[in-house]
Amino acid sequence: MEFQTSSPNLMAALEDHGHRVTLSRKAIVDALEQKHVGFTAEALSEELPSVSRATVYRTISLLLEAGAVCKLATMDGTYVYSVSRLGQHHHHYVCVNCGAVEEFRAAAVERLIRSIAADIPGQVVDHRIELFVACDPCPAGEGG
Amino acid sequence: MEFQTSSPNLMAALEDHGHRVTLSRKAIVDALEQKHVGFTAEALSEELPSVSRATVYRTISLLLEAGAVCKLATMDGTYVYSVSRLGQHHHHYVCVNCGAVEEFRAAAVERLIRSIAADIPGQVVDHRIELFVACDPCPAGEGG
DNA sequence: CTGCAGAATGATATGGTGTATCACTTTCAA
DNA sequence: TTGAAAGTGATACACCATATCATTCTGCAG
Repeated sequence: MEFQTSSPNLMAALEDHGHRVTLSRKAIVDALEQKHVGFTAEALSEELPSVSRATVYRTISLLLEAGAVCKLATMDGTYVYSVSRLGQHHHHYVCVNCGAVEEFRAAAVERLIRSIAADIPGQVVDHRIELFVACDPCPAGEGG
Repeated sequence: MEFQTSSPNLMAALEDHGHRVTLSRKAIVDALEQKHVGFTAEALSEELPSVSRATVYRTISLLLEAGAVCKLATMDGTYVYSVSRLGQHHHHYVCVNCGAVEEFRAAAVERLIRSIAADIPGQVVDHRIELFVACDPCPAGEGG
């Protein structure tokens, strides 16, 4: 099983996709590269008063397209993003107390999906697996 | 592996939870009991012009609390609901073309989750697995 | 059957996240 | 240095979902 590895270079990811370096983007990227917790666009926007809300949303979109962050749909109809450190195909586990989002990849998961796919009518084109955990120690306190 | 079984009695589920029988609720429940496809609150509302939008949302909430329907968060920030025919703990596969939502339950899934949980720091309290399929034959045409 | 307390409804207002618009500013290559 | 194109900010907008509240309905007690 693989977990998260090195820190990404988000600005480089944007440049690789033909986007310019700007002050706003630097501020956003700097904030994100230190984050080891899922974040919402609104929270990031509040954290960076010097950057307009629209730009925060736009930059997150660009990072998504570049594959540098992941987007998770939450049960309250909003999204949580997380900086992608594992790259490629992976899944997430989310702490229900502090909101930390971690990535993992496991061959056993992919084997199981293929096995289930064989039992399902039609063709399985994608899958999504999320684990909800109480991380320990948890910055939010509830776990340690 | 288990799939969906018998049709549920949604009105009875509501009554079991102490809710009254009303014309609006009958209309909603009648529409839902014939559905074998995921539905949105908005679509259901349009399908039932005689019932106010607020009541559609309220009734869906009650059905959720009663465990008679499932709620899935979609990547466009809205929800898709499906009538629960399998009951208890289960997962879903969703057709990316027609939106059909089917339930399944597989012991292998639960075993795998336990196995992964052992490798993850902290305690796994819940999980969510969704498969995205192209169902065949598909009412939307793309699959047959 | 009737009356009534409380549940349920409908119309509408409101909240909150995310997107679109557009005049102005910044970037960066020539 | 310069200018075309990309990016920004302020704000308006769209959308789903929920809250409000006066009115209506349900179903039980009597």
